[in-house]
Amino acid sequence: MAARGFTGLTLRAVAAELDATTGLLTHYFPTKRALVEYALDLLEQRTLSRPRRDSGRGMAALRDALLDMLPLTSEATDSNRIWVSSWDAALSDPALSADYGRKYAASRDRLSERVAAAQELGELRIGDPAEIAAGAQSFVLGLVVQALFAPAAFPPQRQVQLLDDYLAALVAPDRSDARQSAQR
Amino acid sequence: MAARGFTGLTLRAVAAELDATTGLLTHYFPTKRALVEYALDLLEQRTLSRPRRDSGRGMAALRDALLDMLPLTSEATDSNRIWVSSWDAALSDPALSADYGRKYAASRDRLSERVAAAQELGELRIGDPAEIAAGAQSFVLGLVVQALFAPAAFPPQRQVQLLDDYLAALVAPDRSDARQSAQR
DNA sequence: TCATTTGCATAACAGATGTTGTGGAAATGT
DNA sequence: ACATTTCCACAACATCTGTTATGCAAATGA
Repeated sequence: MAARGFTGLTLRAVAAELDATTGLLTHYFPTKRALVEYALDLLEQRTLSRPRRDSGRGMAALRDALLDMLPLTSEATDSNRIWVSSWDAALSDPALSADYGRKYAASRDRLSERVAAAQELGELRIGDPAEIAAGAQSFVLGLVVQALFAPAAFPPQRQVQLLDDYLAALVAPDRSDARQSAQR
Repeated sequence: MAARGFTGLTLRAVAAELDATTGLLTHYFPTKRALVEYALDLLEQRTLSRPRRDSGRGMAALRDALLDMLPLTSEATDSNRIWVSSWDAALSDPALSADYGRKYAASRDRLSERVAAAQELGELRIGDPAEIAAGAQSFVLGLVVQALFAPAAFPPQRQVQLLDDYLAALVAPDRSDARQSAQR
């Protein structure tokens, strides 16, 4: 289902995948939009509740959260493909679009907490956590897109390397005593 | 046309927009895929050849190139909406997907040149230009996506601010004499 | 001027899609 | 055990999609 994109998410395809018929779907979802919304919520929830890295605190925790967004495994790649595919439908529908805005805002908020925690530990430069979180989210989001379109050019190792370079630059921006906390 | 997404790019819609009929389109394009390819090439070409910022050299030139990718104007927003919408179709089609990989690789190459130039001027930290370009492209790409879904949260001013913060961190990563060349 | 080709509107077609019944089987309650 | 409701398979539907076929008018060339 990650292969045919979001446009290929048809009632009959879903029913076939489920070994059922369209009758079942129409019985549970009044319209297709409801099914789409449910599918997206399910994807988000599943992504949120999957086994996550949680190895440390401060900068390491922030790094873990960002690593969890990258298509480093085939499952994560599939999820991200579906996610990116769904942007088409989302941009066409203002309500869905707003929903996405909220979801990404929530994600930024979660990142902000880790940013603030890293700052308190002195592992991250001072600055508005929300801004730093927005920047980090942008970086990872864009990396996801590039990795999806050119998997050969962005193998997991390079994705991690790019992220670590980004984080290293984030630690000590201007003048600093060069606290170096880049892992791997 | 930027409103209905890429899925809504139907032959009849295009024909209507063109005050013509499907006969014209089938006469010029053997199949719809050909039309899609043409549309995407046209979009890329138009994006590439539109009036661009070119105010300076070195770091300023790099910044200009990145600013040109952001949805800072309504036209740029429309272009980016179409672009992001098209990712759905592209991910479903391996040939299109590879095409996108090439286009983004070309974009990274263009960025790399500016990165190298900025490095030669001593305005940017040492490092593989290709890596720095890939990182910058990721950052901007992700920022585009976030700005499209939450225009209110990412007004042009904030986009520019985030980009400048990113570039500032890029200038002086570890130990440095803090050459500060952030504009605006 | 006439024959031939080109350019495209119009219509028809097959396939797919979301949606809406209809009917029957299973579950549920009494 | 029976009545009633829930659940869903199946089929029909109207609509929209890309594609193909037909035909006519304008352009083109001799």
